[in-house]
Amino acid sequence: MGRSPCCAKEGLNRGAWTASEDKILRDYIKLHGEGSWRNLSKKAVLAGLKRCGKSCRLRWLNYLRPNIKRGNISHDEEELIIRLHKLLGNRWSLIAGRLPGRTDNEIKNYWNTNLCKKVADDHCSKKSKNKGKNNPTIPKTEMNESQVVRTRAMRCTKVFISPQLQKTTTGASVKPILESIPSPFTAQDNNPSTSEDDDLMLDVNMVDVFLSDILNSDFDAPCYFDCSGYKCNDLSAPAAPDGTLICSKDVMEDGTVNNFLQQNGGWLAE
DNA sequence: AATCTATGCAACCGCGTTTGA
DNA sequence: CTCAAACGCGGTTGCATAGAT
Repeated sequence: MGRSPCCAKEGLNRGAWTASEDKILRDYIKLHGEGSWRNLSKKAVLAGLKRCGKSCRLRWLNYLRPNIKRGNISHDEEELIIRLHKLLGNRWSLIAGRLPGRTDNEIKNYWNTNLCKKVADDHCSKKSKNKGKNNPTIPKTEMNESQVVRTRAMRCTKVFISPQLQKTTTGASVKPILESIPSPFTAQDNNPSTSEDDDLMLDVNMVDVFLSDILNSDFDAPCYFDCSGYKCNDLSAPAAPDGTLICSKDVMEDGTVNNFLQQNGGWLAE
């Protein structure tokens, strides 16, 4: 539905960008601002830039945008990417969102060329330590054990939370997460889906609120997102009505926040 | 020096989602 | 409500370069 022919259009340039094309695009965006890429490309043609909107957008976001960092990914950034990937899978744009100045494309490339192997090697060395046997490659079956179950380009916009917010697995009283989430994220009285008997289904920007809390937390520290009431201790059981389980088994086994979510049946849903 | 192979990265492609008429 | 256009994302490709033979 509605897919545009884009670069296939005749007369538009493709391939590597030249310095003069960069200049035209930079000047144009400086003058008119970014966004409306299709219109931008139409107007930019008049300025001598024969590129489709899609191509302009990509070039701007990945290369020309101000404050963009290029290369020299630090050790800290690398660590963060690994952690985020473990948590989020191949959602490069989300990962890039946590690394100021980095683009999803750069992180994706960096992962595929460096970290992918590195993580695989670590995985192997851990396994070989356990088994006392060096295994150069990860068997397919093991790869499948650690996977993020999701459809492509899924966005998490809602979190389901049981009304029984005061209980934890240990019975300790915990400050409900809702108290710490400012309006408009708290349930509204006039919302028919949030009566006392119903589950609270909050429209939450996961990146800014919930996910942000998770990512900012120490993964080894306990973190209470009380979602009791939905038991899904068995990984084979579907975590959510649509079968979405956001975290990998590896992560869940690490005693992380996701472990908590798993034990308490919380889920992140589309 | 010439050729082959591996690697890194920019750019493209195709699909799902969002938006607006 | 429907549909087309536009947007945004992740996967993939292809080129340039470095290193090995």
